Amino acid sequence: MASQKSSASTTATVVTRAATGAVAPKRERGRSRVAAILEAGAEVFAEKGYGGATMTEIAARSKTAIGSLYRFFPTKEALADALLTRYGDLMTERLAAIEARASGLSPSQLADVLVDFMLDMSADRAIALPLIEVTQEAEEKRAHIRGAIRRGLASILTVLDTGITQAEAEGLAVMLLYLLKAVPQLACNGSEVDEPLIARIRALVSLYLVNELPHAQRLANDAS
Amino acid sequence: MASQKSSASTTATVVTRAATGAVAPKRERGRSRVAAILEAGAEVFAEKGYGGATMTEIAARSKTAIGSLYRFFPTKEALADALLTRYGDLMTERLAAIEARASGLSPSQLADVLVDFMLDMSADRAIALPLIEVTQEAEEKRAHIRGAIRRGLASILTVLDTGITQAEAEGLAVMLLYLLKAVPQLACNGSEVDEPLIARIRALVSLYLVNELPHAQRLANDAS
Amino acid sequence: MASQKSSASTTATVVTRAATGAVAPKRERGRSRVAAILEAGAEVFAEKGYGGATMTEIAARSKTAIGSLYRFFPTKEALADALLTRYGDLMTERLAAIEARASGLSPSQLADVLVDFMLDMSADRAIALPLIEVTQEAEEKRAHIRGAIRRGLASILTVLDTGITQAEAEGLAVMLLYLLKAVPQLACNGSEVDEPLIARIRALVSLYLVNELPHAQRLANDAS
Amino acid sequence: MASQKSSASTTATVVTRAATGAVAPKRERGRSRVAAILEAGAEVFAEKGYGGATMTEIAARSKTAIGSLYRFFPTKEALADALLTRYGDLMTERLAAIEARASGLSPSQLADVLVDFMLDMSADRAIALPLIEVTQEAEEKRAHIRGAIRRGLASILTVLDTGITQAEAEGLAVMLLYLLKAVPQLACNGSEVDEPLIARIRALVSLYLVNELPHAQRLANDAS
DNA sequence: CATGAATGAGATTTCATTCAT
DNA sequence: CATGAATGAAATCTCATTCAT
Repeated sequence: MASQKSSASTTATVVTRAATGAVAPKRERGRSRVAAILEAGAEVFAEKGYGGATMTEIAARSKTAIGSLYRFFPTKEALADALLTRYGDLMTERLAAIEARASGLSPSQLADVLVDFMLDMSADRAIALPLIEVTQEAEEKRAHIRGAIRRGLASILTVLDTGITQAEAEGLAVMLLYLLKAVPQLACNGSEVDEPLIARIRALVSLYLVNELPHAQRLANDAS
Repeated sequence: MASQKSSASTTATVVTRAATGAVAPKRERGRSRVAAILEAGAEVFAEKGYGGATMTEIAARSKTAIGSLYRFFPTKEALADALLTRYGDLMTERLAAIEARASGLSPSQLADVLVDFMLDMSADRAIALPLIEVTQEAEEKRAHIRGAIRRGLASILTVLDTGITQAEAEGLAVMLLYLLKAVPQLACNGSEVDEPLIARIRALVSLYLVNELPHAQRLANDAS
Repeated sequence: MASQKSSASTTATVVTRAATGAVAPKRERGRSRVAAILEAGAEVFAEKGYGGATMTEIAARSKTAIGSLYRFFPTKEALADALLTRYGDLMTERLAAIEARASGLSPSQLADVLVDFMLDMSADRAIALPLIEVTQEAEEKRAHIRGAIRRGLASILTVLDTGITQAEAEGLAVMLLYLLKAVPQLACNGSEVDEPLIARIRALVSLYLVNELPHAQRLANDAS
Repeated sequence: MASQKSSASTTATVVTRAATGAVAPKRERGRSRVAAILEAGAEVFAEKGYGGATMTEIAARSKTAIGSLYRFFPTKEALADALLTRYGDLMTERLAAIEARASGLSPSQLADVLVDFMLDMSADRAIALPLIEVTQEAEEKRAHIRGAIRRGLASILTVLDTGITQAEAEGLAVMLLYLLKAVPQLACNGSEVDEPLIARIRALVSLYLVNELPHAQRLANDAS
């Protein structure tokens, strides 16, 4: 049923299952199958929450036999975990990319970059995951991911040459992260992006950065 | 998680309280029973999400017999709905109260008032509810509540005499509401309040209001 | 469905569920329901073994809804465990009864009593249980039950006034127990008892006791 | 534990080896593969019972791909059946060997020989198999094997020149077989042999034979 | 009316068996 | 032929809801 052989799944490679108990597919087909499952899982979890999501629906939506689903993810929790991990990896990776080209940016330029980054991520449906209620162990993983993202954001702030210390940067990052979360939550009502709202968020993020970063005023002027 | 053995019970006819299906208890005992159920329901929904919560646990946590629980809330959805309604009512009511004494406040004073208000509300655990996944109909109710709150916030902004129009105020309110939501989410890690973080949020809300409200600068000076 | 209210279940009272996780039924109906489940469980486990038995079949055979079955025995293992416990209790109890009236018996009379006792027990279908493969924990419980039965048998041997020590008696009991197990296994092919075979077993048990018990010869003569 | 997706495969046609369905491997590699599977099968069936054993585990334990396992034994039942057959063949064969050199033995010598024989067999783990629950058809095969063994034992008893008839011998054999079964069951707690217990069994078997065989006393004296 | 045992639809999970590679 | 991924029927188990007591 359905070929979907090659294609897809550039990101699926990153997924660390390891200790999760999930199985690594050997053949090409398996890899795209896993990608489809993760995709469907993200969707269903996002729509129904962890408790409301059913493995049956995820299987159906990814056109996977229930048995195959369980071959790759031996537990509902394992699937949620994999999704969480994938989300964390994705975020970390992209934040690192941003950091690499952040050095010359003005605060408001950075604000734009970050908001765009979140818009990108919200295309990835996995973003809904952070909302999911789960087991003890998953909560720890989520805390870990949040920490990683916060550190990533903080690193970006320090390379901006605003004289900010790592500690201060991490303090800022908490709020900044929260502001950025607004992007997928507020912007994506239904399917289309609410441009005016996005503009507002850009302004707010920019305002926040300019206001909180030492030397930011100067930098802002330089950049203009 | 699913509907079982539904067959439009004969008792459901007795049901009142809007279209919710929740029964209004006449005796004192009944009222406190309902309060306990709502309390427990808020807790459990917050902890486990809608799908993960079980009527049995809610009954146990509120020391109510499962049969009695179903007397007051003939459906899990009815209970969630009642909780949502209560939350909406509470918010509207308190926002009205704030509006009543808002006229003379400076933007930063208003920021403080609003943040305090959210801290108050987060004591009410029902706040977690807005996050939960539910049926179509519940989504509409949630949208409705969000709208009401937004309008309430907007009203407060207009009485501030900053020359802002209702339409502009509603635009601001969207972001403002989002910022305020940070309070329960970020402030209440575990049981104690993270004061420095609260201070940060106060500053940000204040910054946002001062920056976005016309004449705000002047007002801010006046108030100082 | 089906009344089976009072009646039955004189033995069901003995069943210790406690740590098992099984629930104690409060009403009369529940008690007979539990008895029916244990009955069916013993049958099905005996026929198909632990792995081959299905909760669904046990539910069907005891005319219990699957949900009710799981209310009383939250796990297949819990049911097996309860059955095992019941079996152990029954054996211990009856062995104690035999011990109480054993003092004056000759070895061959004792042999008859013990064989009759096993014939009685084999009416109870639970006897098949000792054959069941199960989890680690269940193996321990089985060892424990075996030990209790062995000690019970040993006690009976010591009250016979044959000058045997407790230690020697326990040694004998191992073989004796094994010999007695032959009764349900060999005697009950299908539904009717194979009398000649029973006679053989009686003879063998008697032979064994007379031969192994010191002073037995004298006692045997006395009794004749 | 149940039959799934059965549909009289086309490959099943190739099957030979009695009605079992097991395929006779032609190459050397195939033969050792089959041996490994039988070995693993005996182990797993013994540990978990028929219902609890999984083809996957048997495959893993014999380091065989699941597909290959199914090439040799097209059904779980076929594997159990083959194991049963092997066990029957082994027993019959060895009993015949014992019969060949039994003619001059005294009853107690025979007892020793038989107990040693069972100790040997218990090294073969397949002995656990007779205990397992299976299909109707397998039960018949088991009855058949039991019969063969009983007749084998009876034959041995008749060559002993004790004047016993074949009919009487078969009667004795039932109990004798049962006594002998004690050897693997009681002797092999864990991995080491419980010597004192073995001695007890030897004594009991000897006692039984001496007592039941006509002329046995004389023979016993002759042999001493 | 309160209670909690009973119910069964449906969710999660397992495993014998098949078949593309 | 060997391999192991894929399949789905059936098993275990959960929980919203009902209803006898």
